[in-house]
Amino acid sequence: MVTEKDHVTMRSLERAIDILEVLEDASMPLRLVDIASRTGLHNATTQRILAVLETRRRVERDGAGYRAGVSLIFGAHAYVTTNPLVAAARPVLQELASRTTLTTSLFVRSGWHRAAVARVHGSRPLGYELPIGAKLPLFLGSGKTLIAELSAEELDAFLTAVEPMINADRKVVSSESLRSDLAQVKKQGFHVSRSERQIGALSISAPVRSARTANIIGALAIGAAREDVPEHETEALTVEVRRAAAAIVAN
Amino acid sequence: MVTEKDHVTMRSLERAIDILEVLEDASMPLRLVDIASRTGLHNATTQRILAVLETRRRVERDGAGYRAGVSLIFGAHAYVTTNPLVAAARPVLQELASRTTLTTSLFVRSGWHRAAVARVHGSRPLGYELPIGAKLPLFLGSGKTLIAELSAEELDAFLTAVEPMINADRKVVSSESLRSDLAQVKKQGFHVSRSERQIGALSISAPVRSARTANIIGALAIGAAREDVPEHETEALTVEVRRAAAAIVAN
DNA sequence: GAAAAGTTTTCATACTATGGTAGAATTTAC
DNA sequence: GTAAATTCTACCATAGTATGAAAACTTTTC
Repeated sequence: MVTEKDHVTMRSLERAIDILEVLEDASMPLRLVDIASRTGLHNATTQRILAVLETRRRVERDGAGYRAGVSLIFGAHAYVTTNPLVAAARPVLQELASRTTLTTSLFVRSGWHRAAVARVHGSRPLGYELPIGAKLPLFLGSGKTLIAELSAEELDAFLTAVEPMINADRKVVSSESLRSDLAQVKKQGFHVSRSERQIGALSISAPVRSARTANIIGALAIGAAREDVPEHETEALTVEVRRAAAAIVAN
Repeated sequence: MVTEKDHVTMRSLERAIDILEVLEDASMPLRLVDIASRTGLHNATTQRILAVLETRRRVERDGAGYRAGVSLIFGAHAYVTTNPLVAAARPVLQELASRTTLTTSLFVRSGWHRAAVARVHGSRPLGYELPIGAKLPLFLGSGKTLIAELSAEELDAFLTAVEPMINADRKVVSSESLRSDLAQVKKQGFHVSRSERQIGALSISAPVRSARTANIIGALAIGAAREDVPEHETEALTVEVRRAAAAIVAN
């Protein structure tokens, strides 16, 4: 008999996490009813869960609605201080930043998104802001490095989950062009992005691999304003980035 | 029968939060049994909750045990980008940092702890690191500014909850000396800390008040190495900090 | 290689989360 | 100003989920 492979489940907890994710994706306060409709939960249920989260400071509220709460900040700190990959990457980011004078970042995948989890600023300041923890797409820039070696099934799942894919120019990225970009990243072992996620920005990234499994577990990237990096320098930078990424050893 | 005044409660969710808090306080991976004993939960229960949290990436694990997971980073980002106090403080931190050349921070209380939630680096680099999101005590440095106006009951609750209070010298802070410090902060409207939490560090902080309730909702602080700030300059800096703190208007 | 320590699975049961409903409270409309 | 929406909170019987004891299984220790 084919029993559905059922992973462990706990409805109330999963629902609470659904609510937190909605709040984490919101850029402004949300009303109870909005949260309820976005999560598909009953109002009463949503309100009860929010009440608990509020007493625990995982959410805050005022007249305008509910927001992410202070105590969430402790979790992020714990992550960056205890994660072995981040620890292994830190000195490498540091060295790469001083060798290139550019800003270096470590990106990690989380579900169908990614975030910068560590960063060292170079002496040449970046024009734009890209804070640690911002939820970024996998189909642009360094994101492609993170999904370059997904299995065919995983990639299909990704493509159906995230459509439409929009870039900095507000143009749609076709799955064909993404697939070919990914193939190239896989073949070359790096990715150069120009104005993909941010107009005027250049980034060069290379995969960080697990020492045990050799799977891609992160992406090391340098970021710069396009005008700061003349075309003929990118190749040398690519070499540096690849070498640095390979120097990071973690599981 | 005396029914406890019961605010809304959800056992499974509260337990999950308990587990997360244990992981957030840990500086190294924790085994299942450790988490179970620290939370007082049954092994099976702990494992089931952790399994759910793991599939949602709120925790990670490897052979060494469980740690905070990547997705926690999104929550912190959401907090700092949506919180009105942080938004209101940001330009003030910026200005104060450039006027004083020192590093400025906004601290917020969470339960019986506090954290820096925003920071602007001054041109004079600090010797030590104090990252955003680190869980810090309320009884040292700028923490005192945050609890200067607690009610007598609240302060008693705090004192019984956090003992013993240890400073950077590994000496115990008596509740008497804390009480007198708090009274002084309340009277003067600022606090000057020397080598309290960090040996060799100086910090000056002033309360940020709610525009509606006038309650203390944050502490604005400047931080420096003690040798960088001659004694006779502290008074002028104190004026600057107080003025800046008063300029932040939020609820 | 045996024992200990740690982790996962199973399962019957108790008790908790659930979602109607109704009533407050707040906001909006007029 | 009052009425009408809209949003939020409280209540409660019931379904169904979370629970923890025990046992199976895995990994580490000695």
